[in-house]
Amino acid sequence: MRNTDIPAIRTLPLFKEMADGSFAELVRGAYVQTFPQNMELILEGDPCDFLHIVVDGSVELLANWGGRETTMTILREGATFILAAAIRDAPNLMSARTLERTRVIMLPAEDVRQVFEIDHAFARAVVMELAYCYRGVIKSVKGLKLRTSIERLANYLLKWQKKTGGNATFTLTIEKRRLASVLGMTPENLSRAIKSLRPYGVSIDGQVVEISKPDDLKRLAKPTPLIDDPRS
Amino acid sequence: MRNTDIPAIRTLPLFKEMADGSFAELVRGAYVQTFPQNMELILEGDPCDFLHIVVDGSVELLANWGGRETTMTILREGATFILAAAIRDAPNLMSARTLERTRVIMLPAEDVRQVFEIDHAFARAVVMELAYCYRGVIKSVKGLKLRTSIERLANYLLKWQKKTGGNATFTLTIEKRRLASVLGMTPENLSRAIKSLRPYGVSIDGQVVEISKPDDLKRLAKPTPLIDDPRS
DNA sequence: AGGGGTGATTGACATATATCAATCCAGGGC
DNA sequence: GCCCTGGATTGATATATGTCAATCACCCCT
Repeated sequence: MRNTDIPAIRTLPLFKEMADGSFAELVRGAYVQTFPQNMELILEGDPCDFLHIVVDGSVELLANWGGRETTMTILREGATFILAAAIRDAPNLMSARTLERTRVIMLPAEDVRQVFEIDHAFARAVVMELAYCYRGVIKSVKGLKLRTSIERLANYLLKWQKKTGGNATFTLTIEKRRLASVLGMTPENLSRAIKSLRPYGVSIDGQVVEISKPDDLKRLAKPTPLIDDPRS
Repeated sequence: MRNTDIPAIRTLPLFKEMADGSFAELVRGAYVQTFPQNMELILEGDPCDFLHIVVDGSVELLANWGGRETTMTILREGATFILAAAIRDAPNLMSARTLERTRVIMLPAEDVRQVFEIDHAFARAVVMELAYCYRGVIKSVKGLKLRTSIERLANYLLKWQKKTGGNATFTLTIEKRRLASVLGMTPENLSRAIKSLRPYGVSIDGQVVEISKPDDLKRLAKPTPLIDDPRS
């Protein structure tokens, strides 16, 4: 493991509060690797050997069934994944694939469980992280079951606008077909959904989005922190 | 709190391994209450004051948005709920409502967080429970995004058959309209879905289900532990 | 036994979403 | 500059699912 990566992950919420000794033990067996685009990091159903952390780049979590495939979420810098499987020593429920050249830290799941036993601050952080992830998935179920695809798109745009600073114009960092999959629709339908948001002041050219009538859009989207705010 | 309830919850995975002293502290401030049918126990968006445990009966977790409502899951004896919110001291993402006369234990969330700090065995159990719940919700997202409603129904029936002992004939313990909501469809559509499973050997009369051609049904349902097995 | 109420079912229809095929468009390699 | 490729878009159509209204079946109550 390169020395330059260690301080970077030390500041992540999951590791910030833990004892130096525990952190050292955790890091001792860690791997860091830079993967090319479209690399399968994890296969659904395989046993979980490592807790993964995205240092740089982005990773898609996806699931397959009966010949179909869906994107569960997209992870960026600082995100951890496969924590629940690592803790429970259970098979992965999702596959993971790099979306671009991506740098990943891999901590042996065995070590994670070990350190979890002896370091209370780490255990506390793991609980917080898991509870956070759990609530995130609950929110996405609510979105899927309570909203139409157009409403999901509208809320996605508003959320992303807020995340990028709140300007009327901003840029998506996701391919449209992947966005469609995240939102639970086909690429064709996403195109149509985008068009149908035009009366609400939305125009999308390539990756560039402009929201000219935010109030109209919000009236349609009806965003609520209980679905759309990642924190809280 | 009645003395008879204490040993009952002591044997739950969440409390089984913790120290006697911690358990006593947790239980000291606990309430036990029996609620009538259709009682709102928790309202979505409210702050989370208690960790709840179902002692007897059943509870529906549901969510609302834009005038719509959906059942997220149904909890029975031994299940805990609102653990993530209690741990994070965050607002409830779901409402809870009794489906019948139900006995519930309520542990002040403050106490849970307190004991969590001092008792490592409890912290470990909380992590295991949270990871378990997280994986459960992931499975349900996979079902929603990858399967049609007929496939979800077919898998629900197979899962329930296994849970009740595996006989060709078994009984559902859920109203059809609620089952429809759990599966993410309307009651009308559930009726039609049931009819469309007839060629696969499914007949449902009231709450009584008979699966006469299990292999045909499985060929349609394509169950997988990565979606349909609550453990693993 | 009769009535009232609630949930289940059915049919007709509307809407949402997926599928398939064709085309468009932009970026990369040569 | 030009071809090639993959993603995006569009149109036509099929399928899945929701909505509304009517009816049915059952249970409970008296």
